[in-house]
Amino acid sequence: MKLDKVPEVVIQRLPRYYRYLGELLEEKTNRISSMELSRRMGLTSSQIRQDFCSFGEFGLQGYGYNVKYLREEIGKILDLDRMKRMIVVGAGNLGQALANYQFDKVGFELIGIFDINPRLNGFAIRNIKVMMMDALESFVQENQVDIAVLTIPEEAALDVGMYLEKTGIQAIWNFTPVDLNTMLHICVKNVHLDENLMTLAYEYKNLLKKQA
Amino acid sequence: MKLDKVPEVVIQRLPRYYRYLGELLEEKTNRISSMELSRRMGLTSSQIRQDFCSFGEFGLQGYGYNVKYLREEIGKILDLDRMKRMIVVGAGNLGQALANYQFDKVGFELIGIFDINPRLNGFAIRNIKVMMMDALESFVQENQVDIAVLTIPEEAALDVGMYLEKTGIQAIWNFTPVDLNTMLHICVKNVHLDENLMTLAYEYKNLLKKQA
DNA sequence: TAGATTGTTAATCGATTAACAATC
DNA sequence: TAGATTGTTAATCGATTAACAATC
Repeated sequence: MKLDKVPEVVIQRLPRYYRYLGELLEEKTNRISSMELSRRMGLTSSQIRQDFCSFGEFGLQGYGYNVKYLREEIGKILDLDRMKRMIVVGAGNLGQALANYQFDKVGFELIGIFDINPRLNGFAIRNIKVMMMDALESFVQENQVDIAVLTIPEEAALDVGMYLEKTGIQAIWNFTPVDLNTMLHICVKNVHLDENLMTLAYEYKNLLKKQA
Repeated sequence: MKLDKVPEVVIQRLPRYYRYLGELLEEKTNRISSMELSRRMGLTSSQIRQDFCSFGEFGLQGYGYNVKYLREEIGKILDLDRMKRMIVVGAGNLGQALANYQFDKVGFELIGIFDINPRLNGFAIRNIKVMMMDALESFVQENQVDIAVLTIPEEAALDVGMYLEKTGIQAIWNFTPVDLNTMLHICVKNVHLDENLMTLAYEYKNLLKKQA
């Protein structure tokens, strides 16, 4: 039963399946049952079969799933094969850290870094020199840019976000604490680290309470 | 109807409520209705009332919610008041970036940074010198450490995670791509940046498809 | 063929939305 | 008092789990 639209919750789980299947491949395992995979991942086998069913039929009765094939299919759904071109906007600590990350494996290639601080002008990270923000517009016109990683201070987030949208960039990976997705019409994924840490604080409190 | 256990999904939303209520406070708004808040946040008013109801009664019929009071109560639930002591393990790009972050606002104080690279020994970030890993055990014994931020390479993640658990640290904010929560018995929050980026790739693909 | 395991339907569980009596 | 808005119950929706016929 191949659905037209894969449910959002399933999409959220795909990268994790992709990683586990990659690990299996490294262990030279070329087939796996939903039961065995469920044990490894801490899910139910029902959920795994239901998830895979939502975007196609990848298994074989009495056999299980072919690891390599299943992994490739998930990669296709997530569009990991096609290279996307990425720039980092905001070359502070976090921006530099992300610029050093190896996102090539998941299909992202870093082609530019931008900042407003003149002292960073020309400073190179992985052979890519930091450019000034006023050079961004022409850069986007001359180079196809798929996605901008936004690592600037909160105060500038909305302005720069709207500016990026205006240049024609259609996806933003947003590390500022501003909910840009509700304000822009392009594709935005928020990473709110502070919110994540707050939920950890809650869980930690509960752990301590249980021990007391 | 105050529930014994606040549902996980509600907890995930609390930091966002906390942030919006903080913004309202800065605008000197001291009361808000579920209807008005729902407009701002892009939720339904029903959900907001249902969420708040799950951990108490904070509103007043015909009036709405007192912004300052509601925010404080959410802060208490998340345990943001009590200061937690935090160390960063792995002083690479990401570790340094996080060490520079201001997490004091949400109740976390950085008290130590650790790495295995001797060249970083003594290098200071925000007045905190990087220490070598072999000094970690005695450091934990002499200082109460609540949480470790784990920003080390994937290969070392499991070993160091188990080591941290053994020292008595009870919470890990895990930035490695390893699912430590399934392997350790302490409180672990995973931040899998690569997985997050993969779901952005999926959404971006769909956006392009819609336009074609 | 017999055993194993999928794909899929049905049952359950939980979360969101709608509705409205209670009450400020 | 009249209007507004909560707290809460009921209805709906969606996601997870259970079960099993189909089939390799």
